[in-house]
Amino acid sequence: MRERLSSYIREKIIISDEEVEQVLSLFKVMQVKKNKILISPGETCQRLYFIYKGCLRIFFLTAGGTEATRHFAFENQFATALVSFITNETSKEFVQAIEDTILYYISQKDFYHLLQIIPQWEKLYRHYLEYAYVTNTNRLMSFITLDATARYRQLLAQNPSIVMRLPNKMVASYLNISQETLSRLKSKA
Amino acid sequence: MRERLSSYIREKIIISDEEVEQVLSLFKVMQVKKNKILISPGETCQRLYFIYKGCLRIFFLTAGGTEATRHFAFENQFATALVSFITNETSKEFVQAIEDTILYYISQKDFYHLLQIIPQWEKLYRHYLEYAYVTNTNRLMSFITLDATARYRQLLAQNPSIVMRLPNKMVASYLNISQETLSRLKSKA
DNA sequence: CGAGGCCTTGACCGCGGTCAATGCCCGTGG
DNA sequence: CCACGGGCATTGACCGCGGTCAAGGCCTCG
Repeated sequence: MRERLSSYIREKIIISDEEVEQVLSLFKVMQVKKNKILISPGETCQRLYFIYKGCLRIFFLTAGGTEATRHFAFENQFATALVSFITNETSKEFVQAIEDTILYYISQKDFYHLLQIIPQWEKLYRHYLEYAYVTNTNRLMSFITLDATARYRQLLAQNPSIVMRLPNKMVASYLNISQETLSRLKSKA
Repeated sequence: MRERLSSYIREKIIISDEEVEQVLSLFKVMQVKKNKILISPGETCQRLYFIYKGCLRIFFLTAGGTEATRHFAFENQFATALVSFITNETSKEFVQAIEDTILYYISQKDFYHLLQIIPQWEKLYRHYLEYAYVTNTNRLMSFITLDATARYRQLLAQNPSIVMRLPNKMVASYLNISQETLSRLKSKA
């Protein structure tokens, strides 16, 4: 059952069996129903999640009250309200399970503890940050350079599972277009 | 002269005198004229820069040929085409000096060497990545939630030096609005 | 002094958002 | 099992933000 998490770790860094055990012992399992909100704005993000099964979504509310989705995370990925996790300030973002989901999680405190006692853990975190940065930057560039149609096509090409697996409403809020526009785009192409 | 760089490092991490010397020995100085391009698309980013005096700008070209500015960096900050530096793939971005600028730089090779021999260097890099991620995310959110007027006001409030110090053209390309729109915004408020 | 950028201002227009009506699917309870 | 209600998707009509194009003025630097 913890196979997934341990092999994820072993893929990224060189680590002894005892250290893996030490790491895994700090993770706990939890099971949440579809639509469950794990973190709300105003709270400080205290946990890092690893998705065993299901899907998490990081989103926030605009001034007008519409949801804007910043990230989707699926099986075998880490996810959290990363800005809050980094800054230790209250989150502006929600973290929500959008399917029935099974998660491992580690507290921020234990996570920072690992950074100190396992040097390689620092490296794993670095890789995660690098990945998050690159993803984020590509997304930023896509908003600047591409119109709604091109953004949709790009998502379809690079990440079809998002379009297939998730309801239109959420795909639209991820592309930062209205549900209506997405509907029109789909019917055309 | 190397004061600035060493005190920057000492602010972020705990490090011995010998180690600081070791780090500094890998940095070289260079002086570049206004408008000089340091990295162009197609090249792989081989260097990390530290700005002693002046200003760098990271930007790229849209399909239409207009410039889109992704980041400005001023005195006492690190800067590079970070995506390329991380992925080791060819850059999509330019790095340009937009004033007469004095820089320290370290090669990517030496930088990665430091990661291996000085554990605290990993931590410094981590902090840099965290900062870059948070900045980037805030920028992403501002594009999603704010219209042109609000983005301009926010920039003016949070980073007035960008608006004051740099030509309109570049401020506009940073806000992702046309020069004309920025001009109209300034004349109104 | 001239030329080339940069900034300003006006006229126009298109992408994509909002609002509204309708249809569809699905879960829930009588 | 069917009826109903609520959320999601579709389609049409309309409109506003901000982009583009163009002309004119100004400043800077060679």
